[in-house]
Amino acid sequence: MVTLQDIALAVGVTPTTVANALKGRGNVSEATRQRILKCAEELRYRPNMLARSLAQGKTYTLGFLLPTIANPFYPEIAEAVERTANQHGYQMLLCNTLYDSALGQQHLDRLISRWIDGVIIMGSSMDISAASMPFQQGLPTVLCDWQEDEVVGNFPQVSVDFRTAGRIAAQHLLDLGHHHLAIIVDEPQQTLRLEGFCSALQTAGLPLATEMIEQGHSTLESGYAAAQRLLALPTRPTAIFATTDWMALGTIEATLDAGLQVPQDLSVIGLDDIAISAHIRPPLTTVAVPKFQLAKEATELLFGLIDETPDLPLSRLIEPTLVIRRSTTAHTTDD
Amino acid sequence: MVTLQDIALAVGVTPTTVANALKGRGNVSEATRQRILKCAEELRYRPNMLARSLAQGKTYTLGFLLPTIANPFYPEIAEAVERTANQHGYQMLLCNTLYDSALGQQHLDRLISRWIDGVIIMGSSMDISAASMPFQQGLPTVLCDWQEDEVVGNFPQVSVDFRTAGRIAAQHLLDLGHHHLAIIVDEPQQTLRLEGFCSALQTAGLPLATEMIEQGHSTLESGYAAAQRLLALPTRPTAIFATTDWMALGTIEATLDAGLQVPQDLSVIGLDDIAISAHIRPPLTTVAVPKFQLAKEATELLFGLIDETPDLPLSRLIEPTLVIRRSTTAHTTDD
DNA sequence: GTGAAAGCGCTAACAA
DNA sequence: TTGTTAGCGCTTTCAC
Repeated sequence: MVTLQDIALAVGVTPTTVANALKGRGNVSEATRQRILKCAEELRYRPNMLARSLAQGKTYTLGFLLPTIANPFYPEIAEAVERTANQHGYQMLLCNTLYDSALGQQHLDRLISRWIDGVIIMGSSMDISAASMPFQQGLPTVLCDWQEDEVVGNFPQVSVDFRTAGRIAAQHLLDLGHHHLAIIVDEPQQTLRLEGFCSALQTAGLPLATEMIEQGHSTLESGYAAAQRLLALPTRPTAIFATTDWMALGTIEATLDAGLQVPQDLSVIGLDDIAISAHIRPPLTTVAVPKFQLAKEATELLFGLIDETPDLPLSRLIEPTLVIRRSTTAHTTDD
Repeated sequence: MVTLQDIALAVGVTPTTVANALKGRGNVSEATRQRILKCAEELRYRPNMLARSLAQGKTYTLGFLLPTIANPFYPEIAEAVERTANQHGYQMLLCNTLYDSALGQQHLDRLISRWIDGVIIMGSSMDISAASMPFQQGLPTVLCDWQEDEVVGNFPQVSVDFRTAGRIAAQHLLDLGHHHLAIIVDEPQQTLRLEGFCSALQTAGLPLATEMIEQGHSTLESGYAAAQRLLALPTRPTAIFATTDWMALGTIEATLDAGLQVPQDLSVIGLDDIAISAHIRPPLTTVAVPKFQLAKEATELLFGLIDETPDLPLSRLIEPTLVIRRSTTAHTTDD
């Protein structure tokens, strides 16, 4: 590796001058600057970021923690974060916690050892106490896509109004005339969605029975299994709200495998609006989370913290929207 | 940040001794070791990786370049790579090139400036000349999922036998009695798949007509559009090979939107076996790429290079396998 | 067993 | 305009 020294020696000046020349700082004569630039070019000089970071205390690196990039909710977000980071001259360390707080802790420890400039932690990656550690260490930290009231301290965060999301889902199904509703939810991480859903039903005078609440685990397969259980009920629901699209896809598959039609025999509504949802049969009705906005605002907030921008609003809540496709329909038959 | 110095001062020894104690090197008395460990604990000492890396010339970091993590082929691979890296004490910088060689170059430059220990570059991320740069710089580099004969030098690589994959797809359709075949392919990156497909048809005495070759661009939408063009042909094909599952999903969607049935009116076969493919209607028949194996072997090869393991086989070719689901069926009608 | 000293490659403050 | 100096926090070698 060629260093500033090497260039300095070759050109016959000191490392400082070389540094100044390369950085374009004013105080170098045009003549020597040219000689230096030429020499750096020829020797294929590459600044050593490690040394620079050590000297400056800045690494131009950020960490991004999520449960698993294999869950199709995350890739678009990760790409957007990385792209934005890149535009700021940053690169991104990607960390899958695999829903394991201890692994998440380990990742955070390593990230801090690396002196990263900031970190974004997605909800479900780890529990809040683990996630609050970097914050306490003074590391710029943004929580993204957490349940807004799970975050007790006023940690910087960008989240989705999941209570409203649950309410929107319920209201859509109610508007379609459904009375027998069920929900597949990954508790306790998604309690807010459940709450919103229940409260809307309550208001409509149709409180949700306990057996109509099934537990999922963020995978398509768990959605499939939960749906099977719901469909086997004596009085089966006419509509199911799966609190993630990924589970909703499993729900649809289970329904079709049971010889039923979606939406004729069962309406299904998801939450997220992942890419594939628009392209399956039937296209999935869902409560869309603006993923790009989520990523953008989280990254901007993080850079705001890193740059110590004054008067930064530390908490942002993003509103979900209903996307009606063809997996839900009006309930018509006897009831 | 608390440093070795701080602990040394607190305990009343020198930084060297502290370092030795923490590293468990033999030459520290049990008494002082305990004092040091206790103190480090209390002061919440965290080693500064930057300083260590600068001193050792090793960063415990690797780079992973891919076109875009938003393409559902990559997340599982990325997760497997990161997980393996993690087990070796490494973390992973994720870089989306967005199919742009210049952006890929920039990423590589930055990675090299960071003194990363190694890099894995996925096919389609950038052109081979850009990808060969880190290799020439002496950086341990593994190409993953490239067209095997695109890689002229003997760069370390782990790839899929795409020619065979194309052949398998053709043979499956031929075995089902199809005579009117078409292919949707993203050239020139996927030429090998096309070649394999064509050669099998040639052998069967059914050479592929030019109009039966449609260009896609790695997106579901491009598969949709390409399929539309094929279905509008005077004699439309009875079976389509889409060279990625993602495009195959678009193909199925276009077919259904055209009022046709899959597989009754059109058989569709993909390549990749992404997670969703098993769960759509109809479940997609595809030539499966062992993604986990791909990731594992690429990462192992990379660590082999980093550790300078002797007698390392530098090139590995992975065989794809046929997964028959329900998007293909025998061709029965008049022909 | 413990310590002193030099060095990794760069930046930053100050001097000439 | 250029150079000197010190220092970022750690590792490593060698001396005590």
